[in-house]
Amino acid sequence: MGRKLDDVLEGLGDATDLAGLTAAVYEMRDCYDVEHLVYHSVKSSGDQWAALTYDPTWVEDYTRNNLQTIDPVVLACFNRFTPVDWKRLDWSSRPARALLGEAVASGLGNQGFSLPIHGPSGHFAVFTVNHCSGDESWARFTGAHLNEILLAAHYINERALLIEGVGRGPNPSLSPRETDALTLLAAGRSRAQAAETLRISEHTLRVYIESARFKLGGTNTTHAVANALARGLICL
Amino acid sequence: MGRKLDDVLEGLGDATDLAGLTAAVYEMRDCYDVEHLVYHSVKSSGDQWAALTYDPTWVEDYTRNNLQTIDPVVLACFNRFTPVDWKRLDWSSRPARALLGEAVASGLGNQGFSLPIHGPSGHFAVFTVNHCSGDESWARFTGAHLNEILLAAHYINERALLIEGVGRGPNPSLSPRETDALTLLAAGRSRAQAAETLRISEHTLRVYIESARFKLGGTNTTHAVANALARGLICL
DNA sequence: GCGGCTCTCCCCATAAATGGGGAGGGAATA
DNA sequence: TATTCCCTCCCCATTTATGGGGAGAGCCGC
Repeated sequence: MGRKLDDVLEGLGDATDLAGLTAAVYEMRDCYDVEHLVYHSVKSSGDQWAALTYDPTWVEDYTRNNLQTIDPVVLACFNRFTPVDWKRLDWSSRPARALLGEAVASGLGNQGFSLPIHGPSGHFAVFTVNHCSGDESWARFTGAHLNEILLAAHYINERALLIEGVGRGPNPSLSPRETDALTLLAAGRSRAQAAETLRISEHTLRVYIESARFKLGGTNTTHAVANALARGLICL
Repeated sequence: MGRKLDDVLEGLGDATDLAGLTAAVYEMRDCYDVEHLVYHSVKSSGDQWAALTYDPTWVEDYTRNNLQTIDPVVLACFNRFTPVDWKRLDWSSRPARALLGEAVASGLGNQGFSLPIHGPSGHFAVFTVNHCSGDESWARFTGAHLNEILLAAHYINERALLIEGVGRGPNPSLSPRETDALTLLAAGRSRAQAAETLRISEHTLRVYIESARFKLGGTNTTHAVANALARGLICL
């Protein structure tokens, strides 16, 4: 493993908040001598936050207009596991072109690639490397450093999850029947169907749902199922 | 990067099916000189498949009894982003102890760690390294090779997704309002409450739920919410 | 400019889920 | 042994969700 990565990871160890993470991102940018680095955590609920080296004006603009909802980079990463080269994306739509134009005007380089990062419970983030150079030297750069950057993105996300406190408190333990009930409901069965599948009366099934809902602190069945799913207590 | 990883990645390039992937896993096991390696993809439908070096009898037993639903390793990985050392898990429950006993009886080593791998659309897999050794030498091994194995897991999953074709079936795209609706329902609101929050009529909200349900192929609201959650289209 | 999609609103009737009771037997645990 | 869960069953009435219609306005891409 290269010395560069080690340096970055060392700097990362001190990061206990967004400022620390940002510092680590800046340090990493200098290590690799690229224009910009971005760790961008996107929640589907619309919230987002980032540790990055972009111009604050651009960030403010991006945030205010919720540009992540039309950003081809974010959208592509959301459906992928493998890195995305910006050049290979579809920038033909009107809002995408506008986005690109504003980005370049704000000091972004012409080259970029982004790594999708998927976490538990639907957590999603993008790690982006941006630079200004010719296609050839850019290809050389990505070829030489992709693995290190992959690892760096992993560790930065690890740190980010720690800071964000994504790891929730301890999960309540569901009884087997409760798990069965919620699993079937999550799979689309109605209460009657689920009861039939489990060969118990619908009344009994209701008791399981109720107690599971109580344990999970859900206000209704859908809430309880969503909670159980997000906590990994059941899986589809 | 070490030669070991390069060897593995080279072998991986030829893998176009499960057999090829399994061959690569065997090759990697020999490279690192450990007892067992496992790539275990747990599909959201409950189906699962794996490329591994375990005893087929044990695999058959595991599969038949759906042991992944009680396997502390799988359950822990599902909620985490960081590697999981088996020794740190809670094996106190009866089924977990039984699982562990059977596993050891089937030739698994006493040491193991597993890497969670989260992909798009709620895809989830576990990459496990298993070995039989003392705590100290095991710690040395993990310290020395964690990064390489992290990368190897990444590339194996990349290959697995390619073979499975998971990456190509993109999620149905929900409209912003549909996302809002499902998010609020997942958070426990009733339709009336959600409509009030969004400042639209409940009738309108229903239309969003309906169309989202249709896009997601859900039989009812709970199913649709569970699907959206599992695919990462919404998050709690 | 047209077609497609999104967003918004409304009607009807029926099916389903919810809330809150009670009760007995069995298994595991402390 | 006593206690604490878990599993199973049933009653009531009420609220809520569902299924299947229709309709107009606005935005965007081709």
